[in-house]
Amino acid sequence: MNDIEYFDPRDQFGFRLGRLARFWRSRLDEKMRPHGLTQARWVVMIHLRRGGNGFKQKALAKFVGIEGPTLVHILDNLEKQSLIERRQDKVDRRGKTVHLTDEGWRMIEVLDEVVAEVRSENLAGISDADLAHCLTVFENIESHVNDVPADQSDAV
Amino acid sequence: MNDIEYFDPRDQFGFRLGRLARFWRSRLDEKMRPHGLTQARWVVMIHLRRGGNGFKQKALAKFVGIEGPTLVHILDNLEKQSLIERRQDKVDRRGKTVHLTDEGWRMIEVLDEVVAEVRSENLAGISDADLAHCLTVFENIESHVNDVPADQSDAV
DNA sequence: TTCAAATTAATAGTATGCTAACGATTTGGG
DNA sequence: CCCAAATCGTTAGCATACTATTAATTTGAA
Repeated sequence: MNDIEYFDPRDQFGFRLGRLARFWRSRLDEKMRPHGLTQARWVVMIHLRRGGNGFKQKALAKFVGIEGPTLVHILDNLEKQSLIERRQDKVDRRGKTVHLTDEGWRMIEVLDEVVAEVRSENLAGISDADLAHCLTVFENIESHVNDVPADQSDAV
Repeated sequence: MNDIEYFDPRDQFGFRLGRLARFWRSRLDEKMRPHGLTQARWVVMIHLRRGGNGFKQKALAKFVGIEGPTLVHILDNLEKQSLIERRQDKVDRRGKTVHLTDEGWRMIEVLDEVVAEVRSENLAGISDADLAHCLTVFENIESHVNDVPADQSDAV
């Protein structure tokens, strides 16, 4: 009566996916709060580290998988915290490049430990094979989501 | 260079989970927009149907897996759309019970088709076994997330 | 019985995500 | 060269999610 686990997995997948994503985020936010960061800001910083400093904003947004205006807001906050800085692109004055500050680098090192801890807690007892299997399913679904014919969908 | 799929599945899981949840939601919202609904509102209506009309708000929030204030806002909007109504609980005047209107019932029937279509598109080519496997992993993770000792986590 | 504590829904404030629309700049066709 | 079109970052406005707080009501203990 208080759950819906008697049903077809196809009926449940979307709901469960969203709920787990919220739980995951809230666990990370909770652990990062003492350090003054949130999941979304940390994810942007991680991608900056991975992809190298000096991304143009648009390229960074694509790399992270969010839209431009969402990134703008996150960068505003990270810049207020002096963790990143925006610089005018010398070649194209429309563009700006994004760089981690020294303080940003230090913050990432601190948060690496927090993130590892959260991961090991959340994923305790779950095998690499199980996770890899999930990731494969995720990839397959995303490929459908992206390959949609886009226009014919409204016809129904 | 433009992706992070060379890494340990444990490192990627949270990021991929969140990204897929966003994609899933945006696909549903896109298909529901012509009907004037969104994923979050539809999820609340579905739970109302499943659990029976007349939920108290607090119980409904728990059933859906969201917090009270989040539900308040969603119900405000659904009520504006005349899809649900709030009634004073006769026994406990602090509480209100939530009910689908006739229009709400009709909307659910229409959206059942939309949802089935989105599911079949997103999950095309993915077996029940794969999905069930994912749901089992999700459950295991959620149980960790919920079983956390709560206080000792701040000590690190 | 009466008043403090608990409970319910709502409100305030913040964060994250989106689309649409805008100003500044660059690019390219005539 | 010049002006229309594209591109880049930003702003505005919405939806969804959270925590903390508040107002109204109920409950329970002295």
